[in-house]
Amino acid sequence: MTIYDSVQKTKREFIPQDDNKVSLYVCGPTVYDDAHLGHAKSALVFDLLTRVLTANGYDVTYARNITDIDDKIIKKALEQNKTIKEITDFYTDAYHEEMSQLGISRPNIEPKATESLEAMFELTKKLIASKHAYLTSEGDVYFDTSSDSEYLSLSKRVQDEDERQNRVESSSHKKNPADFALWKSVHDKSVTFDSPFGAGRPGWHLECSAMIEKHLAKPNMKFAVDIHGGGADLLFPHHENEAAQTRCATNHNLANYWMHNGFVNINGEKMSKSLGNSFFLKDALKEYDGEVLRFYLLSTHYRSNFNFNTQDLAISKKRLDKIYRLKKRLFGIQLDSKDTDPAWKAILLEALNDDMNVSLALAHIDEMVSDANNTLDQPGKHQLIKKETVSHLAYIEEVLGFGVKNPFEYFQFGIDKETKAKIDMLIEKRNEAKKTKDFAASDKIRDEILTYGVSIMDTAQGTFWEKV
RNA sequence: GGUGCCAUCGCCAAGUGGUAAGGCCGCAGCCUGCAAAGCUGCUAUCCCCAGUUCAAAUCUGGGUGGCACCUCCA
Repeated sequence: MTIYDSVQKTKREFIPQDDNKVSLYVCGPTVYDDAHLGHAKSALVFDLLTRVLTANGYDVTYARNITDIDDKIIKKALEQNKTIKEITDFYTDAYHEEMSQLGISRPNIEPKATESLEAMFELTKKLIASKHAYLTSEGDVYFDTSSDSEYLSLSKRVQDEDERQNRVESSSHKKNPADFALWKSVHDKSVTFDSPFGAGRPGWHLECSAMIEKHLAKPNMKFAVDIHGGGADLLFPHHENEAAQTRCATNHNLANYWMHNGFVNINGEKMSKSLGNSFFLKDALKEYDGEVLRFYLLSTHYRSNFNFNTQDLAISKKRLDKIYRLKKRLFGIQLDSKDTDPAWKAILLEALNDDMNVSLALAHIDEMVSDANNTLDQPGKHQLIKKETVSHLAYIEEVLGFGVKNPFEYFQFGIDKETKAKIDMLIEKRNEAKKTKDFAASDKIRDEILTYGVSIMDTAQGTFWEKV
């Protein structure tokens, strides 16, 4: 497969360092607030990546961190008079729950910053010993960017003079304006951690490098991981700094391939905490099945900017509905074997192996669905076609995670039991009216059913209803 | 100001040198008591200008218009 490497800025054939074993590290959330659509996008992109890699026969080890030490967490804990752990546990659980509703599998490893302090100390000690980091009179430890001749090689930035001036003033204890903190000394006892460098807390960039060394890096490899991913905003300074730390503290570079997903915008504007226009996942999940959100957020190429709007979301729902209707049509068909039709597998993987071209894969899926429906509309039993189609749908579930639910339950999203009973009762009444050809009455009942936000469809198998 | 990305049908969106995928909407049909669902058919020459080439949406240069990063951020 080919992957677009956002550092080399070109598509590259993907070749793991160690046979068929792939190591993937992705920057996860800082757990101090509810996850928004951007978090979902990133988690989805790399969930898909692991699925596609696995479909290609790779043995993937996927790590995604949980940042549970951070100034914003501390601030929230103080505000709400709670412990840091209470805050981080709450938002970590919420994150997991919401991501699982999007059909996102848990990574193999989810290291937490609080559980990785030793690894951070190790890395910092190495950097101090090799003169790549220094301790200030105030007790902070900074990475010395001037000691790394390859600094800025990742983001290909040029140090700007104005920027230098500005930063020097704001932080006079730094040797260079671009230097960043590995350890911040803090003297508030309630929120500090002990370290060989004194009480305080780690700098944000440090944890990823440390976790990668601890969990993924293998000796004598040129790169600590095969693939490092995250949101596009992390390239600088976060990933630049991670790469510098690892490069200077170890004998390998951080990653062979870098992947950055594009942003989710709202009304053409970046969704951002400072702009206050975040769209929280938990709110979206009240209105839409998680799989609809999965479909929608994955329907545009992962590197493109994504402009969220409810009209397009509704269109994605329609598209996913079609997959589920076909699944409903084939409900109960058993497969003789789990083997996937190689031709179908090839069609789908060819698209996904090209830097995860989901749009193209979806076009193939739409065609497959139309063809199957067309065949099933013709007279005949179509046993072979039915089984083949069920097998195709199963492969879509496996690789893309679309259509994994019971189709009948999918179409009842958000309808409570009482309403279901009412609808069923009305449908029965309507069918009785239809039997006597009292169409005026049956149409009137249908209008009443429609007021529950559902549509109904008469088929040879009976009358079904769906949430609109 | 520095760096980078993008511009394809009314809307969403693939395609990165060989003559425009797919979806939504719309129109015309089939099916249906009527619908819904499903199916069939129809609908673009790729922001502008210049250049390279037998051939360009795809490459080059210049415009115009969006957006992102440079500060916490997925």
